[in-house]
Amino acid sequence: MKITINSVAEKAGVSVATVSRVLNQKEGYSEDTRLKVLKIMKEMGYQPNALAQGLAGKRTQTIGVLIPKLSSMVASTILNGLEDAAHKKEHSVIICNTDNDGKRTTKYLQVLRQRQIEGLIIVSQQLSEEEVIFLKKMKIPILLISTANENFKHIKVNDYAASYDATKYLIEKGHEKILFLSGTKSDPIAGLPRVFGYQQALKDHGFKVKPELIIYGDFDYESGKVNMKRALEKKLDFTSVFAASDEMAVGALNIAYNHGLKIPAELSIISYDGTKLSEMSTPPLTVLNQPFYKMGFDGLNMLIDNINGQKVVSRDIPYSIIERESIKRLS
Amino acid sequence: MKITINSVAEKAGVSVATVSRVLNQKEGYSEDTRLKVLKIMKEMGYQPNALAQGLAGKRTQTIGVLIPKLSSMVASTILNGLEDAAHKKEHSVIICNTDNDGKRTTKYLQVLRQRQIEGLIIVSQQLSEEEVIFLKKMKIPILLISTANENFKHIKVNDYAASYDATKYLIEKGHEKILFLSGTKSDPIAGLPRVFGYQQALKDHGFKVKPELIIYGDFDYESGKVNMKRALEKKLDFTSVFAASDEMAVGALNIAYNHGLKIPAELSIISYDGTKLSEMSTPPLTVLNQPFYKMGFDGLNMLIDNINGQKVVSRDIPYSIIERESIKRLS
DNA sequence: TTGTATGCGTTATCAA
DNA sequence: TTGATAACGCATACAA
Repeated sequence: MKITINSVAEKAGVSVATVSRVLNQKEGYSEDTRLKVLKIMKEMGYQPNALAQGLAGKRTQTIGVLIPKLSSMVASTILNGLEDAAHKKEHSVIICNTDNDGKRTTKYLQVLRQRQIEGLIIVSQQLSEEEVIFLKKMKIPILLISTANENFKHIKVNDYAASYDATKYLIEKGHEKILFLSGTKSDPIAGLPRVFGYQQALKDHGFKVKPELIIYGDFDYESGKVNMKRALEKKLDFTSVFAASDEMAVGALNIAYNHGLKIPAELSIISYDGTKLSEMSTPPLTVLNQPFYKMGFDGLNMLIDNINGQKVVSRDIPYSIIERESIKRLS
Repeated sequence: MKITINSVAEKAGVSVATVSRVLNQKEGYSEDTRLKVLKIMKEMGYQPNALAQGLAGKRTQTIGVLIPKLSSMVASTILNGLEDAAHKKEHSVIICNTDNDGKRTTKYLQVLRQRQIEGLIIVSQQLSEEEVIFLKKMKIPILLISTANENFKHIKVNDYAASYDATKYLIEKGHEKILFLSGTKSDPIAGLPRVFGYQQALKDHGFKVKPELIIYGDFDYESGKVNMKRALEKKLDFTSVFAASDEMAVGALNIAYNHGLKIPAELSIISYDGTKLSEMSTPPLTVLNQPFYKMGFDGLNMLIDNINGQKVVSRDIPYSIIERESIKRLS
């Protein structure tokens, strides 16, 4: 026997309307009936059916999250913030690991639509033309985290500025020969801007940008290793490396170590991201820290504000440099 | 104007029943009407309302996932497998980060119940008495991943056996003085069994278990550092360390490095978990690998089988030792 | 092969 | 302060 609002009403000797009222704390009943209904609800262990509530016009309090590469520290930290915020706001989160696959993304978008999500969060993923069109047609609030698109609002760090400052930090430590282990060259959000920031900082301090010191990878550990190895084999001239992700930094570290290079004595490294990985590295990495948890947390709150009719604006969230032990000051 | 099964039916000049039939690929319509309805649905961009479908008796295809500490490599890898499997089976996943908090867990359980989930997966979390009672009352299939409880089925590796084999591996490499960096002592699932496995392997090979070589931590990086440091300061006598988690292993590695110990030349390390962290370490860690992704993937499939009426049995999933570069054979 | 009508559990409107 | 009752969008048993 299912226990519904009907059975509660019956047992309490009132109408379903009344039960619904006390359930939703609307007005229109005496203290007496309130207590009575509440008591019966508790006795019977009543739980409202969210599907029915949603159908009947109540908010579904569901938000969808599109995320490529679920199993990375960056993604899971953002997700953590996202989920914490959602929980505090009494919302549920349906996660969708798109795997950076267009087909899969499309499929998910449909599913989420069917499930009547009230808002959508897209994490670190670039949007194609068709996706943008589809998203717009969904007519629900959308917020991007750690990525950007002219059609939607976002929360992210300013990659260009962050990269500029990381480079500047290195320069102020006396480094001018900086090997830049870049991420994906074709990535207009997390790829190129970091390269530009690096280049501009060099120029602004009167140093020449040497193209051979910029090597493109894909943000992953392996590419950090491969490119570091290449740089070493080519005997490129550099005293420090700036890696565009923690994973790449750790990969570079591994190669450097195997070449007998002491960090930071013989080579300095600054990383970009600030996941737990950069802390757990040996030595711990000085890093341009992105507040991933906060991005997730704040991002979800921005989305909910938007759902509630408030206007939200794109936000560049502050980054910071966390000084650890991978950089040596050159005199 | 909302686009529902009604508007589709109207535009197609058929009844909602017919539309519903072709939508669900039941029988009872001519090829002609099928094509016509399908065409209209496409034209209008119709998407069925999952809430209504669920209310009307159809499966909700929703499964809940309880997980403590969302932002760890272990959790996110399991989640990844979970999500991939769910997607293939056309199910959606609602994730709940319990933070190992009883109150929060209870709250989530209620929410999930209200959302009419068809099944529940609990990852790496111990269950209290009350939780077990509540869970049983939910009367839905439940599956535990990487944890266990007599009341429910699970999928996990056999911690005792795995730890035994990892220790044995070390012994076969000539190590008998093995420092065991344990996880939480009070953890009956992932804590103690690993200690027992370690002890038994030693005994079975004719070596004495030295209590001072077992130090309890909490699986985290910091505890790996702290306990390794303690062991070194006490000048305990050991040629290798067996850490009960990747994070602890990496923490120990950090301390060892700072003490000038070469790995594996002067000290061997074997880790337990096999997350990406163990690969990215310098040197890469030989590790007792748990197939987290597969646990998630297979676990979700087991749950769905169970939902579909099949009986499932608890499963000990095979582990393996991945040999990398952190162990030196003692002659 | 197709349509009508009822129910799913809840909210909301309108009376009483 | 309450209670009928009509939606909500869909599936389905029953008719036709």
